[in-house]
Amino acid sequence: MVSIQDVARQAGTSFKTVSRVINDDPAVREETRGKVLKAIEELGYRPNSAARTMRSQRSGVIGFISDRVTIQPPAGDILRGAQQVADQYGKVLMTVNIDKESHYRQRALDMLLERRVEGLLYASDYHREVDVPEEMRSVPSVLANCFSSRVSLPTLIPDEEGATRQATQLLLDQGHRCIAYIGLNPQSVAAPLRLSGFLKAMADAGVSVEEHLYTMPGVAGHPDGEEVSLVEEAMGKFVALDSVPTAVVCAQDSIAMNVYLFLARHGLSVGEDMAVVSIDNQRPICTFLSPGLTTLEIPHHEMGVQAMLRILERTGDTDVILVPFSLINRESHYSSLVEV
Amino acid sequence: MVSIQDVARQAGTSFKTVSRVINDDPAVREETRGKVLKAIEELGYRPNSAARTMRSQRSGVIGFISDRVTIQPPAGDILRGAQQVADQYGKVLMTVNIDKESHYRQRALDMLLERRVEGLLYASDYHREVDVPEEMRSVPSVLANCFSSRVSLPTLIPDEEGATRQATQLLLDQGHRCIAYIGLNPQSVAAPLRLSGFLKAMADAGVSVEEHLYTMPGVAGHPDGEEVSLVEEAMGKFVALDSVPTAVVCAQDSIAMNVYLFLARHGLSVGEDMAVVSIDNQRPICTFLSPGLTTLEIPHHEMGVQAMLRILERTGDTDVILVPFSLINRESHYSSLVEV
DNA sequence: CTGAAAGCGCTTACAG
DNA sequence: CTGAAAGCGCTTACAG
Repeated sequence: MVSIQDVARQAGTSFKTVSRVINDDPAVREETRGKVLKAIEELGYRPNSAARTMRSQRSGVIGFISDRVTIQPPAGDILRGAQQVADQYGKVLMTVNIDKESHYRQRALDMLLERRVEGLLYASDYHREVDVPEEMRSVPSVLANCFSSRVSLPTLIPDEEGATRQATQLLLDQGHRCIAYIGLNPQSVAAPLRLSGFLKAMADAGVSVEEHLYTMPGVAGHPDGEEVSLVEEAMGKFVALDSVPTAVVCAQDSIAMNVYLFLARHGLSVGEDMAVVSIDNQRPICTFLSPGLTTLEIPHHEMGVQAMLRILERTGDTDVILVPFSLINRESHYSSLVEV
Repeated sequence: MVSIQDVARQAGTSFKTVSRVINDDPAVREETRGKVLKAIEELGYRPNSAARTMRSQRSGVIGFISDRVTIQPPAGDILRGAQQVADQYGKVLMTVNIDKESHYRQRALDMLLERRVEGLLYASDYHREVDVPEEMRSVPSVLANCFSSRVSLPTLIPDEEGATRQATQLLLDQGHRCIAYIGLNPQSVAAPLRLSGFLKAMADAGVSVEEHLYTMPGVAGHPDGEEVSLVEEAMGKFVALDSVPTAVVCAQDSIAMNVYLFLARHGLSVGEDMAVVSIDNQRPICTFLSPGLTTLEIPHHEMGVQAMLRILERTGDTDVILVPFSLINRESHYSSLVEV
């Protein structure tokens, strides 16, 4: 491969001058710079980042440990957000995907540390507790979409409670009072938080809800179960009530999809006979449903952005920051049953 | 940071011996090895990969250029497949996500080449033509899920035609003769191929199809349009025919989802009144529908595996290889309308 | 504005 | 089985 020396020879300067040109050092005469640039072009020279790293002791890379982020679709936005910020700071991301087994996690970490990463971002595919190695603390590290109770690290997680609270409030504001809720399997971290947001919004509005709660017994918070025909059961229960709900809050978009199917089978229309609001903004479900699903988007991108900022700005106190969801307004939250 | 020299001092050997231990050189006495390992442990030593790369002239990294692969969910499987193979060969992947703009593509490529990657895998989120820089040819490079007519490179793309052919055959084998097809926007690369697979299977079976074709006018091959209420139009046309189709082949899962909704609204059942087979195996749609959607999975994982193998084994002739889809059997392809 | 020297932390190639 | 020397391709710190 062609080196700085070859370029210097070709340009008729010392190799140090070439180094200056590469590093945009202003202290180079325009004429000299021109000659060097020409030589670089002719030779197809490309700086060797290993040599730079070794000498400067700065790798310029941030490690991104993806705990199934790129497998579980929407969580990939964490990566996008992180990369955008890294770009702006002139850093590059080195992404490693790991699987469940801690064996891989350790290997990934070793590899990144051997590459002298200047920071570490650990992101999970869905909101949950993770078991991260203590060694992460040897460089500025941040957790995104997950948390650790054992190793204390700056942490960004989605504001689950705020999401359902806002979803419910949207329906209350439209005049709905009889609102049902279909929740997640209580084993997921998000389940009690999302339920609580619904309950608090209803309580604040002074509306009782006992009959209108349904928690999925078999569906993991992780949107991958096959058990969502249980939505059938929930909706069946709701429409058999004396006062049929005029709206339903779904704790995830795949539930909403099955609500659409249930209503279709019963000759009812979403956005007319029943208002639907959901959580996730999971593609392609939400974009392909008709009427469009009004939903609260998990702030994956924003978590990625903020996590990377904390790494690069070293604002790494070990706080846990709740990142708000954002409302994606489509049409499913309308209803002809209530006065607006 | 602690170096090989520090370890040598602590272990009472020369640094060269430490190097041997790190590199699993068998020519080290067990006792010596033990001392060195102990020193490594005590000092928390970690080899510096930049130094290794510089001296050995081998970076051990393969560049993975992800053209929105991690954004478009299922395509992330290309990355997983590639990473599995790279792992086995002791290589690590350096992943860069790029956006539409060629500006980013060039930056990503420069960065990877400066890091002296030993190979390059360019993967796209959906099957399409891409415009890759000529410089990719300076290292062993492969295209996955995309192709370039300008730069000739080994290429792995999904066998679109084979997929619809197999889907259609599945229905024919069950006795269906009146089979409808809802296709993609003809602008996508996959559209004519998928259509052709359907037509060929039908022709081979000697069945005519004129009335039973429908091509989405507005929906891109990229599953992201909002226009899928057009499925409504297609299905409306089909059920109004003199001989209503007993089965429908959908060119993508999101179309199938809307077929489910249409049938539900018309009091018809998937898997009973109409058989449905689709293409994609796109989560979460296919797992959350009831009955489960029988579909042909795009071989993302397999393309990643094979692409990486071609890079590492240097079997890089510039062939274009068609990778077959795999049939995911669920229940939607059954029907009570035909004899089995 | 330009250059000569030293050295980052390893591996290579050669001795012993 | 172990070691001393050279050098990978740059940047740093110092001179001029």
